Amino acid sequence: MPKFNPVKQPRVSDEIMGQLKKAILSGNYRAGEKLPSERELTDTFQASRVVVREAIRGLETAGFVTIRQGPRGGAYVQQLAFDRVYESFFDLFLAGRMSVAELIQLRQLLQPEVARMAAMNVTKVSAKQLKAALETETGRYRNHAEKVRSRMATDLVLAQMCGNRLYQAVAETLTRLTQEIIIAVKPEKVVFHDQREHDAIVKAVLDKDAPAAAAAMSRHLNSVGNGLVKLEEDFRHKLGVGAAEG
Amino acid sequence: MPKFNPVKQPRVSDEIMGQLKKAILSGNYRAGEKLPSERELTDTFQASRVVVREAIRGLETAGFVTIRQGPRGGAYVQQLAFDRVYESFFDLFLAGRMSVAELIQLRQLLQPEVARMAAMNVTKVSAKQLKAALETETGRYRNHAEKVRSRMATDLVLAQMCGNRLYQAVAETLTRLTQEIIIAVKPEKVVFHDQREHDAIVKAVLDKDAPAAAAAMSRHLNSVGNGLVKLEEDFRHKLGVGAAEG
DNA sequence: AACTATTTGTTCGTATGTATG
DNA sequence: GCATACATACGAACAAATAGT
Repeated sequence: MPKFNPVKQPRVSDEIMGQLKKAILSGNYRAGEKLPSERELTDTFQASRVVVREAIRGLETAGFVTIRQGPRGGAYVQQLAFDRVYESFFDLFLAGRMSVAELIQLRQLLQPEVARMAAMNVTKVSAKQLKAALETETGRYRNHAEKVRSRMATDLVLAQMCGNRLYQAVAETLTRLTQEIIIAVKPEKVVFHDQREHDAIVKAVLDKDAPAAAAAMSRHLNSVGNGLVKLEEDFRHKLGVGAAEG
Repeated sequence: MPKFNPVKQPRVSDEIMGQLKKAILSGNYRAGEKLPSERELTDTFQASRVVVREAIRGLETAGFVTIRQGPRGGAYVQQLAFDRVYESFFDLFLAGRMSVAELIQLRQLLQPEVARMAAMNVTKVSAKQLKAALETETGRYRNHAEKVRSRMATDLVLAQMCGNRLYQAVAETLTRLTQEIIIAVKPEKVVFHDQREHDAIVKAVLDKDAPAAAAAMSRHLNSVGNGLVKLEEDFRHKLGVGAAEG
C-alpha cells in the first residue's frame, strides 16, 4: 500500500501563521521590515481578512512582529526576545503549577553559575555596565515597584554577561518573576536584602574571581530565600489566584 | 495635581482575554469546565463575535483552553502544561537566539542536579516508572523519530521524579528540544549514545545513591555533547532557518 | 491647523463544517 | 437520516489611529 498522509487540515489561520513564521525564520523578512498588509495577504493566501488577522496576531503574541496602526502601519518583524519565556513561566506560577520555593531552588543552582561565568567573561564594557547597575541599586526611587526593580539591576547585567544566552534567558526570567512577586505584595511586608551582599558579588566578578563570585551569590540567595517564600501567600491572596498546587 | 491614569485602552480582544484569564486563574472556571459559548460571551462583553473569538484563540495558544467543535463543543479549560515554555524556547532556537552548545551547557548544569534529586525522592511508583522507561529505550521502534524519542525516555521520567516542578519544566523542555533537533537531521548523521550510560544513571538513582546519579549523568552528557553540537548545522540547513546568531 | 490617504480595529450578516443525540 | 448547537469562515462595511501634505 502506498504511503498516504492523513488529510486532516489545520485551521486556515494556523496554516497562514506557519507560512509567515517560516518566511521570517528563513530570512525573507528581516527585523525592521514590514510584512505585507492584511489586504495584500488576503489576496496572496486567498483567505478572508479575519483569518489573516488571526495569523498575524498569533505572530504578535509569539513575539515575531509588532503591529502598528495608521499609514506606514502594519506588522513589523522584530528580534525575538525572551519575553515569551517569561510570560509562560509567569502563567504557570499564577496557575499554581510552581511555587516560590521551587523558584528559589532553581535560582540557587543557576545564579552562582551565572556569577562564575560572568567573572570569567568580564570586559571593559561589561565592567562599566555592572558598576552602573550597582550604582542604581542604592539610588533614589519614586515608588515600590521602581525600588524593587532597581535593587535587582545587577542580576540582569550578570545574566547578560555570562555569555550563554540560554542561561541568560532563564536567569532573566527567574529574576523578573521574583521582581513581580515582590512588587505585587504590600511594601511593608518586604524585607530588602543587605546591600553589602550585592557589593560582594560585584566585587568578586570585577576581580575576575570566579569561585568567590559564585560563593557570594550562593550566600546571598541563601540569606534572602526564606523571606521570599513568606511572600507567596500574600501574593496569591492579593491577585486572587488561589493557592499553589494545581 | 491629582494622579491621573493614561487612558490608552488595550484592544478589545486583549481586554476580554485578560478578564477570562483572570476568571480561570481565580478558580471561576476549573479544569474540564466549559467557558460560555462565543455567542454568550458576545452578549456579556457587548462585543462582536470576532473579537471574542480572537480572545479565546489567545487563551488557546496560551494553553489555558482547548477548543472543540460541534455540540458540546466550545472552549474547555485545561491544566496549564509546560508546552508553551517549550515552544518559546524552540522559537528562540530557530531564530538563532541560542545554539546547541549553549543548550548542552545548561543541560550539563541542570540534569546532574535533576538526577541527584530524583535519587533522593525514589518511591515504589516512580521506581517502577523509571524501570519501564529504561525498558522502552532498548525496545523496538518503527522510525527514526520514534527511536529518538524512546531512547530519551528516562530523561523525562527523571525530570518528573526530581520533585521540583520548575526543574521539571526546564529539564523537560531541554530534553524535548534536543529530541527535535536529533529527529530533524538525517538518521545516518546521528550517533546514538552508549546505552550503558543510561543504565548506570538509572541504577544509581534506584540505589538512592544521589552523588553517583549526578556523576553518571554528568559523564553521560559529556560523552554525547560534542556529537550533538555537530548536528546543529545540518539541522538549520534542513529547516532552512539560516545560521545561528540572530 | 486641517485635510487626506492608508492601514489596522471592530462590527454585522450570513453561510458552511462538524459532531452529538 | 435529521435536527441541534457549536465553531469556522467569508464579505462588506464603518471606526479609529497616524503619517504626510
